[in-house]
Amino acid sequence: MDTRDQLIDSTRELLWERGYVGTSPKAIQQHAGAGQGSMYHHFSGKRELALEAVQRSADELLAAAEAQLRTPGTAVERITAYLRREREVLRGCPIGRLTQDPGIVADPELRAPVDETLTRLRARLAEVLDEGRATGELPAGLDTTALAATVVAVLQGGYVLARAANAPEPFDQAVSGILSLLTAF
Amino acid sequence: MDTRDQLIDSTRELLWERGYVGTSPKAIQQHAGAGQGSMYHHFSGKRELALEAVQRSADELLAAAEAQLRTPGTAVERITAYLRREREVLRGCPIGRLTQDPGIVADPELRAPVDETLTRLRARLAEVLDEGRATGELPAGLDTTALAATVVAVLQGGYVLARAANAPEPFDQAVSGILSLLTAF
DNA sequence: GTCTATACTTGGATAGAC
DNA sequence: GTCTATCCAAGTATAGAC
Repeated sequence: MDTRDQLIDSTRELLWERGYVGTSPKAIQQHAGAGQGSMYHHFSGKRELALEAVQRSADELLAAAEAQLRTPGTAVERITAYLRREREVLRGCPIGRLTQDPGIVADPELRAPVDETLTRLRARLAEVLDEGRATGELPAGLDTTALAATVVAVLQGGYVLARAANAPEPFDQAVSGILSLLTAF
Repeated sequence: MDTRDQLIDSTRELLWERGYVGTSPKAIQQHAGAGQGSMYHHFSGKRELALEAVQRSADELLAAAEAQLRTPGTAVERITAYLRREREVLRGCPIGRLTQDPGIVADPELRAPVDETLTRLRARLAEVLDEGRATGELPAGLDTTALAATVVAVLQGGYVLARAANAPEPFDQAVSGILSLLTAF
């Protein structure tokens, strides 16, 4: 990995851990093992670095979701696989956490990939639910758009609860709760 | 309201909007219309101000929830009232947002009221669900602890989705989704 | 209690040498 | 491409006058 990539990767880590306002250029340089001049040679500054970093994390998140959702099985099985997959719960969601950052939401170009990622994720989950509805696994009248938003919200909110408690249990409980309702059909 | 209270109140507003790492003593002073010396006379610094501010917001959140949950009606009706109540969705949750702040979670004394608030909220919702289960409104086998976590997670995650989209719709969808499942019993 | 002055650190970036 | 020097604003706090 070259210096440029290391800088982006370090930015991703720090954005995940400390957010945009909490991440300084100096911290990025130290994490990447790069000097001041090196960073400003490759990037115009913190913002440009963040743009690349956020985009990469966004792509990765959607790819990871797709890996669970495209497996064989019923709609509920695939959603279960997605919700139950191994996660670093206490670190939170690298994309969702950015929504709490004033430096991100105030900047349309930085917010855009965050918005797009969560919107696409909901759309993809709605597709899976649609398939379940089509096969009769799920009831015909189900509002799949709403339920897809609920599923993503349970994840994002589960992270919030786990971080507050400094323990993963509330996350697991929230997931169990929604799955018990979904498997009741 | 005296100067001391104004400082706490300003801190609450700024913590809500910008988080702990994003809020400077100077910003607090300006928002409160108080001078430097005044602030440091009443408080040892930003951290002490935050301790008081977070505690007040926590108390207020629990009181607001209780206002909806103690109304007459079935369990699902009361939870519906709670979820559907008027909210400043795009501002997010003044307590939940703090879980994304490294300055809060890294400090046990600052994290404690956040943890306690969300834990109590889940416990209170579980009580309401227990009552519904006792009256036969909800099924006997229901895991009320898990479902309470789900309900709070939908709220917290709904805020995340709404802030990402810069629009309240995803929040409303997430709430609709969980309520449609709850009213299916 | 509040004000102003002062101090030191960090944030964020530019300039020019190598 | 990377390094060091430099710069100015902001963050966070202390000191002492009023």
